[in-house]
Amino acid sequence: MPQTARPSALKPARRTDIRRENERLILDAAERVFAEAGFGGATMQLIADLAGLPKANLHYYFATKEDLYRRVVQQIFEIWLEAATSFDNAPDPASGIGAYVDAKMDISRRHPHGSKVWATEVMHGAPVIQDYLETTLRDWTDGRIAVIQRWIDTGQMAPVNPRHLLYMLWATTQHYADFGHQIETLNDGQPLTDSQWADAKATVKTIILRGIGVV
Amino acid sequence: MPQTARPSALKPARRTDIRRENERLILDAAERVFAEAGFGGATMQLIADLAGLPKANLHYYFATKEDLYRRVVQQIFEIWLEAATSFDNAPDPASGIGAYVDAKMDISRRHPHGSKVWATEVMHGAPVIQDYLETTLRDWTDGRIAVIQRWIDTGQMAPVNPRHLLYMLWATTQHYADFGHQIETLNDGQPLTDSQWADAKATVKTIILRGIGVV
DNA sequence: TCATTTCCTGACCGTATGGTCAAGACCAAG
DNA sequence: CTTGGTCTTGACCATACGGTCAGGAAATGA
Repeated sequence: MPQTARPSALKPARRTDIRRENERLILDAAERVFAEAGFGGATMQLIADLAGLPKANLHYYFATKEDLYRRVVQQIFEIWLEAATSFDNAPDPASGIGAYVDAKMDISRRHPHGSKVWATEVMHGAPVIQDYLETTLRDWTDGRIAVIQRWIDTGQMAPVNPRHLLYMLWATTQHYADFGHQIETLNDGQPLTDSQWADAKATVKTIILRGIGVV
Repeated sequence: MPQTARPSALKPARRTDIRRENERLILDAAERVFAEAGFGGATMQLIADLAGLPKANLHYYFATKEDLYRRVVQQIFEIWLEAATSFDNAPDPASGIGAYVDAKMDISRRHPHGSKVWATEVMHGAPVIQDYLETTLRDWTDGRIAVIQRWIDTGQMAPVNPRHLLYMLWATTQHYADFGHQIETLNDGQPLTDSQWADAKATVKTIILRGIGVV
């Protein structure tokens, strides 16, 4: 677990690289620990152990536990924002929403920890990222609602409340990350296989797309 | 906040009632605090303050913080199991699933704290209720999957993976509790009104029911 | 080689927290 | 009134945790 050697191997690691590397090491460990224990349950010592660094070293790169936590949350939010592009420039709801579901399901599979940290943060009243909700997220949401409304107005999909459709998309896709443990338990304790993931994706897409009257 | 007086008012409170009353007081406060701060972030002192009792008194009724937490989680699980009855004896998917969505949306509105505690517990790997997942929840799930499969086999609804349909139902309904803060923020900081809740319910039901080919 | 900056880390500190305890208040029944 | 059980609570304790710091090791550049 300690992994004392820096995992760079070849190059002697330029000065700046050391910083970047260690920050990454710490952020990855922190994401995992925050996801599994919550902010209050996470300890700097545990994060340090998982990162293979002494605790004091964490405080060299991140002043406080809260700073570290904030960075982790921001990270996830940015990943999700990227998936947003699936939505844009889509010629029709079937491809736009379909691609968005695909993208978010993929993120749920590849970044389950991040999703959990975000979920916990929001459940606790978003003490750290309230401003993100009120600015970036709100703007993003308003924009997508406008897109969906246009699709409805031009008769490309059934008239449903765009806002609640968005919430459904978030809920269903993130569920596979946030409740991954429950899903795994109900899958005989085994993680979903590739084909099971494909099945999940297909089912979600089918129901949603048929639900809004495309396909 | 302290609320020193016992809120019983009239009767002199029989011996047993005192116990039941205080346990309720503590459980309600605990549910709220655990939901807002997580297990690690919650403090017995805060719960005590919210319940209007001295901290030592909490330990008279509940031996440890973990005991108290366990009781809170069990409580929610039982409420959800009750909603399960909406599913049973339903003549067709439209009424069965429709009623289930209604029931779970109502629970999300009336017990948002409980839902959050459950969600956090599962996200942290269900350290406390793993056995519930493996027994009661699994049995319940298998039963409903069988019901849905029967509906599919008899041509009453479109063929979709019943398991993932269930996950969608859980995800979409619980989202309104677990991410209530985010939803409220995107609603100009205001809680959803009655009609907004009705709209949410209707949208979810419409999309799901049309998505599975009924209605 | 030397000077300067960056990085590393064991030892330490103050505080907050879960939990304990003993002494007493309250209450019902005999 | 007395007795025995239930309930209440302030004071206390041990521990664990976030954070600090001083001194040293590496790395870089001149």
